[in-house]
Amino acid sequence: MTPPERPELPKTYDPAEVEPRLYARWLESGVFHDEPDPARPPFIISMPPPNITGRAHIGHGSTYTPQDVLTRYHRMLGQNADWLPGQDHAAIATETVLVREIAKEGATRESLGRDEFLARAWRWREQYGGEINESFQRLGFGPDWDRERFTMDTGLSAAVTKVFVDLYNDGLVYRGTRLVNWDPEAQSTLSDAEVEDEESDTFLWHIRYLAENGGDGLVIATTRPETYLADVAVAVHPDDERYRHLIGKNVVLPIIGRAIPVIADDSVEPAFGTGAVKVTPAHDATDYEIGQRHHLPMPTVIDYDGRVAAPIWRYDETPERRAPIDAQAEKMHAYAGFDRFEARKRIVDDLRVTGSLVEEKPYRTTLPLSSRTRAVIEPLLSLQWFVKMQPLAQPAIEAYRAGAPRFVPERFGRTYAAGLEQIRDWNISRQVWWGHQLPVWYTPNDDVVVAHDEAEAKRIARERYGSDELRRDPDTLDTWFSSGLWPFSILGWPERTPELDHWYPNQVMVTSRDIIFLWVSRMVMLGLRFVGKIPFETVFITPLVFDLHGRKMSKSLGNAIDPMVDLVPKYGADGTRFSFLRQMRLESQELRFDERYCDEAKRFATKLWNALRYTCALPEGLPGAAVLPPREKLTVADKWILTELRACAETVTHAYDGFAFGVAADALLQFGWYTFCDWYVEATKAEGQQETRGAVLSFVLNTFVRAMHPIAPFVTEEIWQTLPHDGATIVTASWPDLAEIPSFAEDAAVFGAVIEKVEQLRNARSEWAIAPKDWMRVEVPASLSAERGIVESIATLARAHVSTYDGGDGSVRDRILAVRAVADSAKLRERYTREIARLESEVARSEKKLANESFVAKASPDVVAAERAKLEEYRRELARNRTALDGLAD
RNA sequence: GGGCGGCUAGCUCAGUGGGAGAGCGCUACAUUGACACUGUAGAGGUCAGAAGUUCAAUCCUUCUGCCGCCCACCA
Repeated sequence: MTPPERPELPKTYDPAEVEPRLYARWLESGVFHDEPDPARPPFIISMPPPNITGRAHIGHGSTYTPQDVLTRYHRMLGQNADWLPGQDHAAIATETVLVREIAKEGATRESLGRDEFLARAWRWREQYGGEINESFQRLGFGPDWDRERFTMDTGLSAAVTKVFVDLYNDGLVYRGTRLVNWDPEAQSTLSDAEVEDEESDTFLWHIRYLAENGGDGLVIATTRPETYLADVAVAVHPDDERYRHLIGKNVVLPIIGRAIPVIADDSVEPAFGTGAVKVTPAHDATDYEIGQRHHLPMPTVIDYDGRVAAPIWRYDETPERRAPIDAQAEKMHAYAGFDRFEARKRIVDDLRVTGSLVEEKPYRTTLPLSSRTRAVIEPLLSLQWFVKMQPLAQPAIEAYRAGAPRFVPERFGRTYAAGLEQIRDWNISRQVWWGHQLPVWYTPNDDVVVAHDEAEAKRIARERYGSDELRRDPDTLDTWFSSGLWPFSILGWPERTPELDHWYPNQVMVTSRDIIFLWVSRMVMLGLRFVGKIPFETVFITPLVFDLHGRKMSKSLGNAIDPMVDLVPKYGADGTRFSFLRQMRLESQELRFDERYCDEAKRFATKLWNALRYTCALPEGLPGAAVLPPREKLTVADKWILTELRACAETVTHAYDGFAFGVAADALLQFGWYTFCDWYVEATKAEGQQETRGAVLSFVLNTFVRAMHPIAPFVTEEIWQTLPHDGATIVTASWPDLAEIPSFAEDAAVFGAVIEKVEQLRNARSEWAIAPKDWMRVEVPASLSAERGIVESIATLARAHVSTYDGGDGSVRDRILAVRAVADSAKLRERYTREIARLESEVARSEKKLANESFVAKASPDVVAAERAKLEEYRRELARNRTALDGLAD
């Protein structure tokens, strides 16, 4: 029979050609879109909105790929699955980049003006937002693009305003002067989470403050001598004998001569430094707390530019408390106007000259750096807007104790809970322009009006203050304020939409551990308060990506991998995705990215592609989709591969259900490459396989690529489309149904014995230096020829000429293991002798174990039974080898 | 100072209370009805160290040592 004409399939699989073509088709057919459908269980993931400051980076690979996998998997399960995409305006991050950009034209934010600057920001968003989406599409991510949102969309902005106004009316948003993190370069406050610690070499300066009454006073130790200008006290531990006599007395600041009290405070560690701490409440968090406890004045001496200034006062400081420090202002002017680090040098020099500097000890400390600009953060007192967190955190803590949300891995829940328990008020006002402007207006008398819009603000102002003359607060909100609303704002909240009804709460949130507290906890708190439910059932935490040596990837270290440049073009999106998932292990919190996995994955795709070519080129052709031959026609090899396929599908299903993506990828690779290609495909080349192999190959490949599709969407689609199939695209094909994959434990074990024997024969071939092209000779027990397909399989797989010998009884397995290679007797003698020695030692080990009374008595019965079975097997094997050895001609 | 994770072959990592595994790299051979982006075979490990629990520990417990991360007010 002439095989039907088939188009020639290319020899290698080319992701660069296939991937864009298939993605375009998916987009066109709208497979990623769904509508809320109460008839199907929802499976919803809100995509953590990427910043608009660049394209996809390595972190997106590890965090977003699992989201795509989960969504595709649940869609194939027939659920109402939707992955909701969007982007974050990333207030400070974007503004910082933008300011640098316009600086190249010699412009500044102020020279452009607010309107023009914001117009530029929107243009930036258009351009780079599009770039991110392109990267995501190249990676094969399939979110519901029709539902894309941006944190500054009209709807989302309305949600932001409503939340701010409601929280204000409930007394949870307030304005106050507090110590905040000031970034002198970005010219804005930062949240605690945007501050990073970095080790740095400096000095611990020991400075003597003389007693006011002329005594020696004491020596303080500080890393920030320049702030001594704003010292208001020296603190010592109440139990510290060295300083007890000074408590309540005054000491005098060198050079400027101002007297300040010595106070006792438990927070002072007597063993550190000199045990005496200068207290500068306006420039240090600890000092601020001491200042509050002791009701100390809080003068500021470093201004918003990071320069020393004559004292700036907290707006609410009384004139009486200002007086003693104002009197010193003139002497302080010697340092005024200098940058804080320059002022430090001058002050240390002057202290040395005047003999006040006692010691200068090299010291390693941690500097707070802005994660945006890398500038050293200046803690300073400032009038800002805050959210009172305690009342928001409490319900979240209680929910967590009741088990929601569930964290995977579980231990990250403790990180989350610990964060909630020690939560501090959240500074939400930023001095950048790009963001949601505070819905706050002030009257000429600085009365505060909070309203949804200007009209409402004016109305309130007229009612309350008799005039509607208002100026709007220029500040904007912390970017996390809007992203904290993400899972419900994108579903249309505060409107009650079908999406909100059926898709909230989401099923899973996937993110990395560095933003558990920064983002996850805020979504929970705000979701609980405004929608009444925690926004997601499960939080899956992905590992952070490091380089091969465990270092963080960074451009400055030169070890950063850009997936869009370094991976996708070389290995394809499938290879890149597969490698990320392969390296993800549930309990691991770090992923040392190893490009070798990408290479392996790419070769895997080619391997599968060639298995497809083989299948499609069978001379007898292929039957229709998913039609298996009747069971009685299946060969042992067929039954074995179907059994293995089912085990693989089962493993992969469980793995996806449990977020164990590495396990799923391992199982797919193992089955696809080794089990299927190396053994089954080879086995179909044997005599006797022709009748069933087309159907089985087609069925197995079809089922297998569906199980692999969520991980490697492109190559699986391409293979599926080439095979006989039902339906338009694998994206909406059904997940492999275990019940439809037959399993044959006994026959599969028989083929297992074939594999075992073939490996032994190949090993012998190698030892005897029989070239692979040459056929070796084996003898099989005559009775084995009656078993359909066994001898032919062995002959093909071992590449051997077969003859028979009399004898061989027992099970099929025993007879398979009794197959023997033919070689000259010296070689065989050597081989049998070695094998006998090995088996003897195994038998001895096993016998010794079973002779151990406590083992037999105490080990579980099935373990003992298994050991006995093993021993029996060894003995039979040993006997076979001895017989073979005895039978050798001398 | 607390907490967490890791330590298994040269490299990157799986894994299991009962005979140590994969990929890459290395060695040898090979162009076999798809695949050299391939196949076959091989070398390579006191499973970080010590103690304990157990009939049995690479796996469980404790301690120690490194490596990394997170949190915290040591100026």
